Amino acid sequence: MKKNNYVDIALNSLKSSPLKVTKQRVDIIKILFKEGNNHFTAEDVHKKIQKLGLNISLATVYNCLNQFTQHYIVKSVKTSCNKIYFDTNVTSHHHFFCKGTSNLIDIDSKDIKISKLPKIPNGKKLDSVEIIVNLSD
Amino acid sequence: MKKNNYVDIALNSLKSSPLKVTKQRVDIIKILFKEGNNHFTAEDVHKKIQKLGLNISLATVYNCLNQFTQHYIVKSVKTSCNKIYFDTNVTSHHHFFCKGTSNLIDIDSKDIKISKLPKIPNGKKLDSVEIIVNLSD
DNA sequence: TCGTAAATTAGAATTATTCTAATTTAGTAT
DNA sequence: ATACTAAATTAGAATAATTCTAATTTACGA
Repeated sequence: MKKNNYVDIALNSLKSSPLKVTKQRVDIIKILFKEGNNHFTAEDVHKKIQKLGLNISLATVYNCLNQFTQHYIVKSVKTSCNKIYFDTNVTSHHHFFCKGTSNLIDIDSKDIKISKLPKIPNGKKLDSVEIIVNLSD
Repeated sequence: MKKNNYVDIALNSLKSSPLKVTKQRVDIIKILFKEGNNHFTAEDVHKKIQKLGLNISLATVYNCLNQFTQHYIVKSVKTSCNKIYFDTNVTSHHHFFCKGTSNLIDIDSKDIKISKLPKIPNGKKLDSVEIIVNLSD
């Protein structure tokens, strides 16, 4: 039986972060990384927790996801629907967002290219570039 | 005294849309387009209304901004803060978003260029491409 | 094993936005 | 002009996503 590298890698990130390794955090990481690259809202994660019979409060789910984001274990994505999605793919990449199904899909970095970027306004620095390709059915 | 073309153009859009020309809609358009291209949250608009001593309910501000969006009088933009911004520039363009100041700035179309777009997943069609260049101080 | 800072929790609070249902109004037809 | 009707406005309640609060529990280094 092959072990799940995504889960293991994420658990190692957790261990080498300053965050404490709690039962809740380990459970949440197992849910998030079970199927490799994936996208979840906090509510999605909470529902999975309940379906598994685990008992982790929604506040903890939010706390964990926010902490994970700060420590680069996951990454957060804002879409044109008003929810935060958490992405297990922390490499630099972009997304399709299907408004009909509220579905977020990774775009492979080699499939999208920006050939010109505007110069950054004085006194500011570049934080990140996010491209969302919105789809309809 | 030169008249404000932005306001007039927007008022003409309103007149030629199926929307009724109400006092509230005219007032809101005057506020939105007063200074040409600009970005507002519903709350921003509502505060300006109150400062002018006008009396338009927040619900109406939301209703109007949503109707205006549907009829291409304004355009809505989602940022990484959880608010909808309404943009008086309805042409296709992108944005800087400064997380520190929650400030949204238009990027001139000639200053940004995507040279490669991914192919659209089967059964879906392209709705729009939104680029947000996030800035920090 | 102890001590302490960090984490968890339930539930309240907050924020942005939409909904409800009653009232008013714009603009068309008479 | 006047009346009619669908659309617009409104206050306030409702909703949805997220964060906060403050009490309790836990991880883990000393």
